[in-house]
Amino acid sequence: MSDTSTRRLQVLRAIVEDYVQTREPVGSKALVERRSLEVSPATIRNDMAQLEEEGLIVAPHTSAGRIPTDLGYRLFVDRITEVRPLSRAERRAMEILAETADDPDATMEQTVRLLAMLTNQVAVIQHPQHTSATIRHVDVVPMSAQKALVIVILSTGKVEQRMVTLAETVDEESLHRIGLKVSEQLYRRSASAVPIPVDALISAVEPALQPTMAVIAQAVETILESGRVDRIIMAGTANLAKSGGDLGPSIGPILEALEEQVVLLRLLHEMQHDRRGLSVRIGQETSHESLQDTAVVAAEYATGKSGGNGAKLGVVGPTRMDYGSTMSAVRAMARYLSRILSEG
Amino acid sequence: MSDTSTRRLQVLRAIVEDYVQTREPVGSKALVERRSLEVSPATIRNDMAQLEEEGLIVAPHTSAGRIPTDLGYRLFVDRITEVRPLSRAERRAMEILAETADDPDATMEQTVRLLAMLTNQVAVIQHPQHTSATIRHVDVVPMSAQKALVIVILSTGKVEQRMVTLAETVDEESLHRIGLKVSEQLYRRSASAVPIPVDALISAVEPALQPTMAVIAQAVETILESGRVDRIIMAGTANLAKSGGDLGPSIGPILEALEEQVVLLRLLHEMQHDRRGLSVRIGQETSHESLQDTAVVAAEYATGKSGGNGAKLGVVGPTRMDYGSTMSAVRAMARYLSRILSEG
DNA sequence: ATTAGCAGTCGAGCGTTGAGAGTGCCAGGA
DNA sequence: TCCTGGCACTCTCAACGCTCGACTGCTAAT
Repeated sequence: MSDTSTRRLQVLRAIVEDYVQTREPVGSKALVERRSLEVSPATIRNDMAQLEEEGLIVAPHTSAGRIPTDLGYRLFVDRITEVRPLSRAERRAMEILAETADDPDATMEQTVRLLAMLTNQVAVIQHPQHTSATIRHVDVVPMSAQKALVIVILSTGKVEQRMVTLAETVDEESLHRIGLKVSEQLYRRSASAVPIPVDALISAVEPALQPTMAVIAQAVETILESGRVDRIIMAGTANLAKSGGDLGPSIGPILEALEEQVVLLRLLHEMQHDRRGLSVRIGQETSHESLQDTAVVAAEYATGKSGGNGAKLGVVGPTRMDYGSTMSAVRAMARYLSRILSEG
Repeated sequence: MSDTSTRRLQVLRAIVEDYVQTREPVGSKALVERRSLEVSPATIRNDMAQLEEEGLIVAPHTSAGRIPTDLGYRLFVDRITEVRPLSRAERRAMEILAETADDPDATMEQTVRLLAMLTNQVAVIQHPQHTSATIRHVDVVPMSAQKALVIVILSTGKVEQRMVTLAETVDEESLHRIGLKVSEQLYRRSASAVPIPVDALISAVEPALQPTMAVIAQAVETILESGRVDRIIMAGTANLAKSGGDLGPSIGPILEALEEQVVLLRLLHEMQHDRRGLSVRIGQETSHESLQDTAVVAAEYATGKSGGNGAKLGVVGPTRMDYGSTMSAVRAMARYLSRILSEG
């Protein structure tokens, strides 16, 4: 019994691996040949029938081999495949990345590009939220008579900005003073501590400047608030098309869904990483129509010294992907990025 | 003679317009019916033969109608089509954009998104270079024992940052003082004025801080230098796929070329706008293999009060596109954006 | 310069056919 | 109870041949 059920798993494994490699439905005969199993095709056929009954594989049509279902891939990912170690070249690429780390934004961008290259798929990365950041400096720069730019610099190196419209013309010097006041009062305050003490800020300046200060304090709050909104950057969309008709004509909707960051953000948010630090959504598990034929592999990375607050990176590709190497690339990337960001 | 040659132009016009609309080669008979011309199909056939000889149209195969060649589109764009005025809804969308202008980066992003929506094509926009900007403020923030972040704020509201590695541990206070010194010395200096007076900066601080100042001054220079490097942001890639098999299986390479910003940047750079303020590259005119089946419509926008320095925005779509409305959308967008950016 | 008519060409669509691949099932053997 | 060999069956895919329809190009007449 254990004997026959482990063989069934092996059969599933073989089907997934062969199908991923050849993109063609795999039949019983081909299977025993390629895998040099100790049993006859007929036996495999029985196993296949069983697997099909369990919903792990299907036959596209009567006289074709079987291909894995989403459930089949799921089982494969959960219980069968091992996460492959990275190749020498892959490690090297990541080290180069670590060495050239410039500023947080550039690092993100390089990371996502590299991940796309390594996996030959679309890579995505979630911008870290401000949770663990503190406020470092606030500056106010006049842009025109009625407009000014409020700039908030966080301890993580992230810089946020926002244009405000002032009620009245204020001279540059005064704006600068306001900036200093705000800096002073908010320095080292957690960026996620909203609301900020607007009243205290207002009363810290002379009456004539108070309306202006009100506008600016409001802007700062808005900036901090918006820091909680996730954003995604993405690379390697060309790989979607290259993946060879695998996704058929559906790549349009997929691109749309990806540009619609909301969808992906929700999905990433829902994903809980398993003991391996990874999480995978396959096919319908994405619970999104246009992502039916895709799978998402994601991992969390730590965004600062204080440990992870839950920003994620990952790839999205066809369900028919090499899960082993994809998962390892994603995991390794997450680790490296964590290291880079926390080491500074 | 003028009579017959103007009719030939009308025939070309009709072919282009019909083909753009129906995506099917257009024949002589269909043409006279749809256009209710005063002549017989046979006459049209003669004209078509002539147009074909001039290389303006081709027949995909013997028993099919004609489709325009790149040359045909070119003539159409140059001499025939009129730039269509925008619809009420389109104008409205742009006004909303103007009202919600936040900071330069966000405005760019919204602009490119809107343009993609309006044209149903891939929209691209070139980040303005720093040419007309001046330096507003420089800040140095310690990140870890050996690392610090150098932040440069420009008069345009653009904020650039770069991580540097210090030779030795420097306390926060000193770094801050260095930042102030740099700010002071470079204030109002043109961002494109490189190199900066590094020596003067170094000798402006006490000897103990001079090595650190050297590193930081170097970083500032690098930042300003990199401000001359163009960057592109892009939206609506999904429209490539949606454009309906028009581009066939070539959308992979196209996406690649677009992600490879260099290609597009070179192209945009080469393009000179005509009297209408627009410039168009069609098919092989892009002189890039993978863009063979695409056309690029671009316009320059002014990036500050001081008038345009040459940043561009535009769309890329299939050669078989509605040039009239695309051109008008691009031009209108460029004007609106210029207004937004210069009004502040 | 235009037109009508005619012959010729070629692709798209469709049903047929044959080959190949793969299955399901049954009956016999360990 | 599990495995195996064999056989009949099903279904896709590619190739083929066919017709139909849509155009064109040409010529002769107006």
